[in-house]
Amino acid sequence: MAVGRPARLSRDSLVDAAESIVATDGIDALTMRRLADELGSSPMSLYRHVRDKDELLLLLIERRAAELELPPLPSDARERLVTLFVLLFDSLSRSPWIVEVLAKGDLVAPSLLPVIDRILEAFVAAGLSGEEAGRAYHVAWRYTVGELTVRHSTERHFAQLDREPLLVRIMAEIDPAELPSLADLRLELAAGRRDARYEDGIGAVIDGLLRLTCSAPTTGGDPSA
Amino acid sequence: MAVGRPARLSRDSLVDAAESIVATDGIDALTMRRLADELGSSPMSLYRHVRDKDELLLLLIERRAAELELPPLPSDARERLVTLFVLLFDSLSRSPWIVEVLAKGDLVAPSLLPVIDRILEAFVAAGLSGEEAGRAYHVAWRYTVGELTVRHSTERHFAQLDREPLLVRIMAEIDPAELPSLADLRLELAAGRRDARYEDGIGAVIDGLLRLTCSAPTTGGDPSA
DNA sequence: ACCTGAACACCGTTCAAGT
DNA sequence: ACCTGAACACCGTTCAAGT
Repeated sequence: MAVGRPARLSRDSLVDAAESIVATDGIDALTMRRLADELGSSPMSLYRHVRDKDELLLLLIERRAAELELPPLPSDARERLVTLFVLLFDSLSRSPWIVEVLAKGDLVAPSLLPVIDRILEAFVAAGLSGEEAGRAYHVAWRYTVGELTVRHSTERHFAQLDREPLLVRIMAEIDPAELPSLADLRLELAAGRRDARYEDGIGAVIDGLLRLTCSAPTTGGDPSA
Repeated sequence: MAVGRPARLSRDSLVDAAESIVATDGIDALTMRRLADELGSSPMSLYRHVRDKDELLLLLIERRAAELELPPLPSDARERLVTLFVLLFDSLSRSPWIVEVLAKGDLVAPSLLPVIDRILEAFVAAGLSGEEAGRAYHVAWRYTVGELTVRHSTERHFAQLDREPLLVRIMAEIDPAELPSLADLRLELAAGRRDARYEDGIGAVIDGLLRLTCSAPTTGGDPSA
């Protein structure tokens, strides 16, 4: 195999190898050097096929997104929205390192565009205008990113067992007599309770976004607001 | 000044220096070596006062949070919630690197707890139970984190002028005839339109979260859902 | 064309040694 | 006690050179 010519590198083989490294040892283990080792070549060969490490990560995200399959969708617009966002959320939370890449400044996999289109369609079907649908998508997507970020970060935090538990330190500094009724809640919040379901959250968010098409909220609505 | 004893280091002086580095040259410029230089000492002196670089970042966040001042709050619960979240959002978006730290796994500044308490109070005042208030806070906070993450990342993306604009490449791969009615919207989405106001988004989210206390949404409500 | 070895300019952190 | 120089074990990336 490692003879003269045939052991070629290619964009695809890079991504293949990168994917298996990430699957085995996590995103932190994915370095250009390690990738080159895995492919039996030298770090710089990689730069022939990929401009950057960032481009490699992007390709990795793109492949993950391409695997995403649309299930049969419910006919009710609200349910369709929930289904689509849960799909997105589940797919992304299976590889939480994506959040870090997102936060570092790269975004959008082209393969996600079909899903986004279905979401926009559903918002329109629920009675929003095109522009409103765009804004609504923005809000719901950003909520989703937030969920991914926070869940990932609490996971990381608790995974670092060697480090003195920060949250305990924080809570020790607080006077519990201060606002006693909320003390338990605060603890739960700080502990980042994992049992709150994304599906419920996105449901509430979507309801809020569709509010324009239904009766006024508690506060009594000035429709010009 | 740099004589025998008096040029002491302290936790506070580290954070002072770190803060000014971040203010001048951004978070990427904050390295232990640079910080030591700025303080006229060597990198390892720092480890006497700080366990980690992570701990330093945490201290930095904590200081930022401590600067946050509560303005007079509106009496209406919904408006109070909007005000509080906008306060949080504004304060955090002034130092967007915090998002990266958040995404990397550290979270929660103790100084934010008073604000969180006011938010929980307001949710309760709007008619939610304690547990519901906790869940509602979660959702609204995660939406906020998502907004910060996405805004920060599009900013970074557009700041990298040297790199071939990724979004243009992506859009070139798409057949615009495919779903022509949505083409413009998609472009806007990909460009990460900045003009959508956080205040409107959080308003919609809060409305959705308070929905339980008002009339049923469009879909016609099975209250068991 | 495609690949490489050696090197550059960095990181955070540890260790043994200085005063 | 407090600080330090030199070193360790890494990074991503560039350059000039090999075939």
